Amino acid sequence: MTNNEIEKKLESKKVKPTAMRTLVYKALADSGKTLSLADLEQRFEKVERSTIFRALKSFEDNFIVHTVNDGSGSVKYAVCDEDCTCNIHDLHVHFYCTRCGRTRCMKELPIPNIKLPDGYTYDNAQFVINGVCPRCD
Amino acid sequence: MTNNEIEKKLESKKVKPTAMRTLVYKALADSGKTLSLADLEQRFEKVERSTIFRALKSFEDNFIVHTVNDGSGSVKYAVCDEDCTCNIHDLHVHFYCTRCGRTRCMKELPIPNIKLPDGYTYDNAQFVINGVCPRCD
DNA sequence: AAGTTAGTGCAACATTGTTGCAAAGTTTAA
DNA sequence: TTAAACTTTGCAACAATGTTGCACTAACTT
Repeated sequence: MTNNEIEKKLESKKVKPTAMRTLVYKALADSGKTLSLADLEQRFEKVERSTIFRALKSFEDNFIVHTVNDGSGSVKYAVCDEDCTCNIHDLHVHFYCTRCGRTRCMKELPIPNIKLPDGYTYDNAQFVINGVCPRCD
Repeated sequence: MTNNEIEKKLESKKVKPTAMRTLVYKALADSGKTLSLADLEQRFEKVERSTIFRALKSFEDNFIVHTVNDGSGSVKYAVCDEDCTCNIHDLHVHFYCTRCGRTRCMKELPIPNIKLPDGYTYDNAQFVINGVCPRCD
């Protein structure tokens, strides 16, 4: 993804595309994976944790990335699809490989619809499947 | 739940029922909720965090309690059902109330079956729904 | 009763996520 | 074009969480 495309993307979501933000987004998008804050820190040794953290937060707040809580102890981030609004219908299953620790967006597997008992509202969900990925098997 | 019942329960799962473990189990069972390590610490001000932690770990390893990763930042624990072996078929949805921070086991809602792409194995899963509970609505 | 094993408390620690503040950079508007 | 206003970044610090090593104590074994 070119810097230009990234800048447009960020602008379209009302996030000012600063140099740092563009770099962080690029790293995440190019990785094609979910990355934790620590993962990203390693890719930019010179950049402050808090800067990356705040970039990710602004992305998250503006539906540019979504987070996954895979139980590994650190939150992971992944770029959203083009038209994602991070609402229930855009959510997909994530797969956490207990062997390599990698977490993958299963975009082809939407989170199934659940009928909650009366009185509960449904805003959001996380569905993480643990197992072993083809790579590790 | 009486101490006697708890001791039997723990023994049946091959965990020696020490005084501390019995207390921790009782607190968790009696609460009828999911509790974090910090929650339990508060209930036993005199007891070491690590002791409670290790009690919970031994419970978890022996399928006496299960953990929930509700995204709140701390893992929560809940007692398993009588016959639970914590395998896929015993898993249920958890509900995290974004208002009060409480997490509830929805035992009546089993985790739906998902057909993963070839090459992936399915050991375990976490399905947490975020919303507002009747109490907070 | 002595020896072995298991459990507990204490202290310390790494990691994660987060914030306040000041410096640097960017935008606005005179 | 320069000053003022605002935003972003880096630094430092911090709390919370989860976790471990070690020594002491309790419990079990023979």
